[in-house]
Parts: sequence; structure tokens; C-alpha cells
Amino acid sequence: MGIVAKPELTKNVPYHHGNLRRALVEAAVELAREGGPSAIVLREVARRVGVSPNAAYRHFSGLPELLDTVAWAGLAALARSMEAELAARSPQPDAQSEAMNRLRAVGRGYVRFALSEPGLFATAFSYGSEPEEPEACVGDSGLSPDGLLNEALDGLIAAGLMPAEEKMAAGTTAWAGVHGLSTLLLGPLADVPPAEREPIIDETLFLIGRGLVTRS
Amino acid sequence: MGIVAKPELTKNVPYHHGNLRRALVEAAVELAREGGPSAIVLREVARRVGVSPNAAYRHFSGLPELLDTVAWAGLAALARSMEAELAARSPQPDAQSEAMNRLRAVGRGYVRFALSEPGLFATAFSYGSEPEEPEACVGDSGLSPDGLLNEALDGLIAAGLMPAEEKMAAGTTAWAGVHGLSTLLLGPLADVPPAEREPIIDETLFLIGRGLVTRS
DNA sequence: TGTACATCAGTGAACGCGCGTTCACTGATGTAC
DNA sequence: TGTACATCAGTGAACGCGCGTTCACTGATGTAC
Repeated sequence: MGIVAKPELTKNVPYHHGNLRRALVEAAVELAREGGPSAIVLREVARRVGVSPNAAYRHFSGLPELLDTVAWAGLAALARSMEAELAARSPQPDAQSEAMNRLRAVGRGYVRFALSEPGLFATAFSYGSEPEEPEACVGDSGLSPDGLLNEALDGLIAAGLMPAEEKMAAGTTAWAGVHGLSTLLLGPLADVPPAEREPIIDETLFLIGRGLVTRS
Repeated sequence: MGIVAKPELTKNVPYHHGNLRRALVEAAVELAREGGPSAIVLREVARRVGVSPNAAYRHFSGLPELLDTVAWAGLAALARSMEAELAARSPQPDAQSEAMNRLRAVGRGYVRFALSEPGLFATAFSYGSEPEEPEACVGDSGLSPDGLLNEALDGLIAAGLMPAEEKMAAGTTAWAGVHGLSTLLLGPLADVPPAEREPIIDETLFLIGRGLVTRS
């Protein structure tokens, strides 16, 4: 029983939960936000929803399936963070600046998500299986984090900044860069002062981006 | 009791263990190699050494201290892997090629260690406190992974490939790149065929390195 | 060299804990007639 | 519209497990004299 009684539980006391599956996932996401994948504990999820521990087995085969569902939700949230940076940036006059600007925006969205939601970020990459419906890990644009990066790389190619045959290597490098930076800032570099974080992110995105484009 | 009786336990049956602390750390490292940090379980460590579970408390304040010790050993092993790549590469005629070659060698040593010892790699970055004696996480050269990277960056500067004031940003970018690539190859990219891994590593190291050096 | 004794590295048993999962069940829901 | 009944989403209790840690102890070691 939480500190605030849930209206539908006090008023109606419905025997059948409205949408228990959704409620379980939401509680599990909250646990992931608080403590990462290992904090997703089936009994605690049930406790928070106000249901007996075994009720979850009506909706999931077991803990691993619930964990995967949360991971996919984490990837979707990551995609939305990347989309938010794309929307927030100011468009550039020429095509080349525009393409680089978009690439850096998705990268910044990636790292910022990791820093603002470390538990969910860690959980997003702890999935054990791919989702059956790919739309489970997709942002508002319908693209996954992967798809958003690819779109940005296509922009680089279209602007003549990168040969098409380097796309795959560039994708791996960009992903590795932002993922590694996120991990470092949450781990070994966790005690750099918050004020220094943004410049570090910008510098790193600059150096990574510089490596991807063909020198003129 | 293992499948092979330990000689010193069957022959001499010494009451006091020769060097229990060292034996505990070795067993814990082995567990980390097999399953990462969460596989380091105090009771299992004691079981493998052939000692009662509480005996470990004569040498460690508790599980966290043992875990940190294994993490530092992992960092030392990482440093040695980087040193091995430095030693294995073929020296280059001119100073600039030599500097880039050394930088890529330490990067390759980093990623190869992660791929060959994933459990120990994960454990190396799960420490909760810094070692009191810094030589706990140092390779044969006396340098830590961090120190080896810095040495390589100094080489880049000395060769005139990079302005000194970019050193810090370059270090973060290089570290992020190899760390991220390691993480991806062990996670989301875990099912790229082993034959394709080396080319991917080389391409990524190439693109990261290209971003660090000043364009001419 | 021999003996008394403090030190300390181990033992054995037990503690409380919380977990994921299973069992047999109960009571609400909604459909067929 | 009313009733019988199958369905199914939940309950409550229990399971076995292994964990980290603590307790009072014991027996070997090594030093002082």
C-alpha cells in the first residue's frame, strides 16, 4: 500500500485490474530508472502495483520477458531523446553544415539521455532478445536509435562529406564514440563537475565527427 | 572438493594456509573471467579455495573490498594487453607514422583485451573505490591503461600531429571510442562473425585516429 | 634447548533475508440460450 | 431479460535456494624467557 491510495482501488476495488500488463511495465521502468536492470525485481514490481507476486505470470512468462520489455522501452526513450536534440538545434544555411549539425545533434541526444537516465540507459542495453514488433523500440518519428544515426549518416553522404562505402565503418565509429563517452561519464569520469560535462561532450562530438568526413 | 585433490591439502594438511589472500583473489579473478563482476560470490570463492566462507573476513573487510581488488587486477591485465600490442607492432620509419602506429596499437590492445576477457573487462570497470597503491592497476611498464594512452598522445604531439591543448579532448575521444567499440562488440554487435571483427576494429581505430590529428 | 603463553588464522553452525517460481484455489466476467 | 456456466485474472501460501555476515570456538604458530 502506497502513501497515496489509488482511487480505483479504494472506490471501486475492481477484482480485475484495468490493464495490469501496462501497470507492471510502468513499475518496472521506474525501478530501472532508480537502479538499472538489476533493480528490476519481480516481487517489488508486483508490490508497487499492489498485486500478488504471481499475478505477473498471467502477462509475462517470467522475469526475463519483463526485463526485455523494459529494455525496449528504454531504447524508445533513447530515440526520443535523439529526436528532441534534432528538433532543438538551429538549421544551418549550407548543406554540409546542416548534415554535420544533424549528426552531432543525434550524438548529443544519445549522451544526454545516458546522463539524465543512467538506469534506463543501462537497462536499454541489457536486453536478451530482439523485440517481435520492432516498433517497441522506436521514437516518435518511427525510427530506432540505429535508424536515426543512419539517417544522419545518409545526410553526410548526400552533402558530399563522406563516401558511401565508408558508411558502415562511420556508423560503428560514431556509435562507439557516443556510447563509450556515455559509459565513461557515468563511470570512470563520474566525478568531473557537471559544468565541465557539456564542453567535454561537444569536444568529443567534434573530434569524432572530424574523423568521419573526408579531408578536403 | 574439486575433482583433483590439492597436494598441499592431502599431503600436509596445513592448518594455516600459505597465502590465503592471494588464493582468494585468484579464485575471484577466475570467477570474474567466467561471468563478470556479479559472478564474484564470496561463498563460491571460499568453496573453490577449500576454505570456510567466513575465512575470507581475515583478509577482506567484506565482498566489496574483494571486488575492488579484482577490478584493479583487471585494469593491470588490460594494461599488459595494450603493452603487448605495442611490442608486437612493427616500428615505422618516420616519426608521424610511428606516433599514429603506437596510438592505434594501444587502442587495439584495449579492444582485444575486452574481446578475449569480457568478464574481466566488465569487472575492471566496476570498481567502487580507487586503489591505495596505484601500482595495483599497472602493467609491466609501470603504466596504467590511462598512462599508456597519455604516452601515445604525447607522441602525437611530439610528432607535430596534434596541438598540445587538444590533448585532453583527444584522450577522452580515444578512450570513448575504444571503450564504446569494446562494449558494442560484446553487446549489440555480439553476433558479427569473428572474421569480421578485426577489420571493424581497424576501420574504427583509423577513423578515430583521423579525427584526432590536425588536418594539413 | 625447553616450556608457557599470547596471537591469530582458521572452523562450524547459524542468522535473516529476499528472491523467482509453483500450487491449488476463488471470485469476477461475459457469453449462450 | 434472466439464468447457467465456462473462462480467466487474480489470491495466499509455500517451495527451495543461496547469499553475506556474525558468533563463539579451536588449534597451530611463534616469541619470551
